[in-house]
Amino acid sequence: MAKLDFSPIADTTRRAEIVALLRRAILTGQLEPGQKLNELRISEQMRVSRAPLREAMRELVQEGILTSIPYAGTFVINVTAKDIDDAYSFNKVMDELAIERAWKLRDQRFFDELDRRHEAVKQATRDLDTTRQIETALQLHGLIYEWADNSVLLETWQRLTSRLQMYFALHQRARNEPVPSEDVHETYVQLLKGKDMRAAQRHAREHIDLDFEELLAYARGLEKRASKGA
Amino acid sequence: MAKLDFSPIADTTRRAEIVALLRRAILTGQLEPGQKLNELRISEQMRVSRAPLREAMRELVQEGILTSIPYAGTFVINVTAKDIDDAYSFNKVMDELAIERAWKLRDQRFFDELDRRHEAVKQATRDLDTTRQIETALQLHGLIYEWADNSVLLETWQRLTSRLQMYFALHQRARNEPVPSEDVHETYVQLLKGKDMRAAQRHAREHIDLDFEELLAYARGLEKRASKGA
DNA sequence: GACAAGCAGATTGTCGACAATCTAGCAATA
DNA sequence: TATTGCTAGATTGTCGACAATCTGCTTGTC
Repeated sequence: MAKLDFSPIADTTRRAEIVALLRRAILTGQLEPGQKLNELRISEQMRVSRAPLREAMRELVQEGILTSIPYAGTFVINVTAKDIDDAYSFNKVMDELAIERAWKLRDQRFFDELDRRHEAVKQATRDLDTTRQIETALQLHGLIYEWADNSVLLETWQRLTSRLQMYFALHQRARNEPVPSEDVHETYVQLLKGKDMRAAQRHAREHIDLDFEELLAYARGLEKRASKGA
Repeated sequence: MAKLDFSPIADTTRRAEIVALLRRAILTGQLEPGQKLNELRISEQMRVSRAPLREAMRELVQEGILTSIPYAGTFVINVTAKDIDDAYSFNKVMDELAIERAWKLRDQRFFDELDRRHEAVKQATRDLDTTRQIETALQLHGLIYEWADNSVLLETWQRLTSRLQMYFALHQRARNEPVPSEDVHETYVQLLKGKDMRAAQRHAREHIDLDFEELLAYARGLEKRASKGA
């Protein structure tokens, strides 16, 4: 019998599709932070009943990008400067851990996948598709987590990714200018292919810090304006 | 006006209560790993309709203690030795981070709370209430996370806690013997009150390793038996 | 005018029923 | 016998309607 691996067929519940739709809307910024999600309106737009929609919303609440107040509504989470700060300082430590764990497990498949994802980022950059650029950059970054062979670490990263993507999208939309076309990931990829683990860890930390400072400054500006307006 | 902090009143939705009930049943081992949750049967037992029950189950799926297969059912997660291993090796790193972050923020309230939670563990031990002993021990341990002033770190810990509690409960039920009455947390508490952060980190790591090895051995035994039976 | 009470509309939470899907068992066929 | 097709029962997914709750406005009272 020929050896052939079939991948599981896709979930075909409405709920799963709704989750994907809503997540995308939030992560791309179509649904803004703090915005309320009206169940009736959304269910009518999607042509589904409220039951699967509500179940989908529960999932996203647990995923950390929605928040729910009983009898008041479900809202896109608000982003504070501290949230961003917390996420990033946590991410730094996780990155070091992931690189350490993945380091010995790197193989040809790892390097191939690394190149593939790097290429995807470059393609999105050429296309000036900022949403996809953020998405692919996070996927490139996520490879070390997938290779670290620790389910909890990977799961934690995936949870965090949602929020990181949301933060970046927010930032991109705000400054509303073309993305730097230089390839900021080149060094990162090269270091992951090299022999110096410490150097890779150090670069991951510093590389992240760059965008982070910018993002944080933006969020602080937002809060300042908000408190002045209130 | 007198300064008085009111805590938010409890969620009064059926959903929230169902979540609490189900979580408790899973974490205490009343619902065993791999077991299927029949929606109709549970909803009848709880005297609620399936809608809030299903929403509650979605939350627990995202929380990581249930798993769902479309049109097949929702099941309590299966616990493999690798899952336990992953959780613990991740937890070690998180612990070091939490202690580091919380260290400078320790104050009188921290020490008081530390003693209070330590006392709760001792009380549960005296009562021979194994479930509560596990619960309080994890709460004692969680204090450093609450004090670390990082929302992502805390949230990650809380997610992990569910599974740790489940693993321990499983183990306790399996060996079915009285819990050691000696106070294994004394040194931990003393170190957290002291001046040597590195020592505290080291102890947290080693202290965890103890129970961990036992738990892991048990899980490996389970898997061996399972593969032999199949 | 300030303030409390109460009503109306909108929205969320919950329910019972129906539709879609899966599973196990049996019959039919080669 | 092994395999396929079918059917009945059970279970999950989805729907539309009703109940509970909140919010803002109006009204009445001082």
